Amino acid sequence: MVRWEPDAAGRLREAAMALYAEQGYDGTTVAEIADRAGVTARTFFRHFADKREVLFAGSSELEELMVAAVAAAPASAGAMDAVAAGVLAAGEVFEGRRDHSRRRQALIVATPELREREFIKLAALATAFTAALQARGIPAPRAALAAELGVTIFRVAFERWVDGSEGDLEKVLRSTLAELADLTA
Amino acid sequence: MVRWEPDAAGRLREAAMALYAEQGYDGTTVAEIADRAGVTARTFFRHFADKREVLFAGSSELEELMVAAVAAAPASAGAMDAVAAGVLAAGEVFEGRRDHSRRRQALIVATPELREREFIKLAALATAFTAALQARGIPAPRAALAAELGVTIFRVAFERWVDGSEGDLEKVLRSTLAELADLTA
DNA sequence: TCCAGTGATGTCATCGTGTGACATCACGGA
DNA sequence: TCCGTGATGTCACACGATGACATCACTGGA
Repeated sequence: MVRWEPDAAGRLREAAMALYAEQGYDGTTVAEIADRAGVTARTFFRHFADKREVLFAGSSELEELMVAAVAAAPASAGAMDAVAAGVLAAGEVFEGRRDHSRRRQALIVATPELREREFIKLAALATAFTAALQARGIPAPRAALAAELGVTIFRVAFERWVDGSEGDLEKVLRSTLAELADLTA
Repeated sequence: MVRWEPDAAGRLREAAMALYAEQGYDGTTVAEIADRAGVTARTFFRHFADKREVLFAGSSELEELMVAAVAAAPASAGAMDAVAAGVLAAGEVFEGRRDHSRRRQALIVATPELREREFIKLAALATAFTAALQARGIPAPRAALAAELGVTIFRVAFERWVDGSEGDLEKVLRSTLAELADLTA
């Protein structure tokens, strides 16, 4: 007989998603999440820094993947092309995950605390993009601007994808990039 | 003899700025801020929704001013031109306030909680921009993208202005707008 | 076979944030 | 003169978050 069920973090994530959806973020206590996952509140805080973080588990992996795509862009690519490659790399990550993304995004949009956390995750992505662009020889100020633009495009496209009926995130990303070019023309 | 000194909110703002700078945000309690301002912690929360909000007092006025500038742009202006007018309107607001802005921004950058709050303020600005652009007849998706781009430009330019030695925010805003055009060319 | 070390978890105490309910009392108008 | 108003104080409390210490199945080596 095992002492503890395995994957406490996974159970906590699912319990949190379910309870936030059922009762709202504010109406849910960490103790409730922990109870449903079969652990104590203290254990919750051993797996997640705070009550918000439980919804942002995979964000660092996504960031790494997108940054790697920036680094892997052809040497001939300019700042915007490289950053576009990074953004487009997110496309396949969300392949077939639209329903889950939609549920999660509905929670985030409805909760200021969770929106704040999402913004700071995207700010971290922009910082990482900036570093990757600088490594490609792009001067710091230009790299920072291109990185921020890329993240903005990603954010807008992701929102459109979640709200719309289009199944393919990559298509939405491409059309949003095209619209950027059109807007600034 | 007056019962209370006037302008409790102002005293709380100044006390918070000073204590955050002296001891850091985390190292400062609301009770300390209230003490220095000569009130109780309960009164702090009557003036500010939470410990972060005390640093973001003027943000709604700034938003209104920028949105008004979008609305006031010439009828012939396109989406990006209108949003650029809104962004440029921030220039004179910060005229001669670079030292104060620098101190405040140093606190925000050093504190994740304060960064989160700043991001959500800028998100609110983007939402307001979107509505103002729609009122100008720009279709919703295009309006949202242009609004987000405008806020991104503002954010990057503000950061450059605060970090740099250039005294004039408007100049930095204009050059950042020009660099956007160049990047996406 | 036993035993010491490890690591995930539980328990307990405590501090800080944030809120509701109610009391206080100078001030201004009727 | 008196009453209502509004800003503040006081008190109690729930919840979030953290440090310190205890527990105990599991593992590897003697």
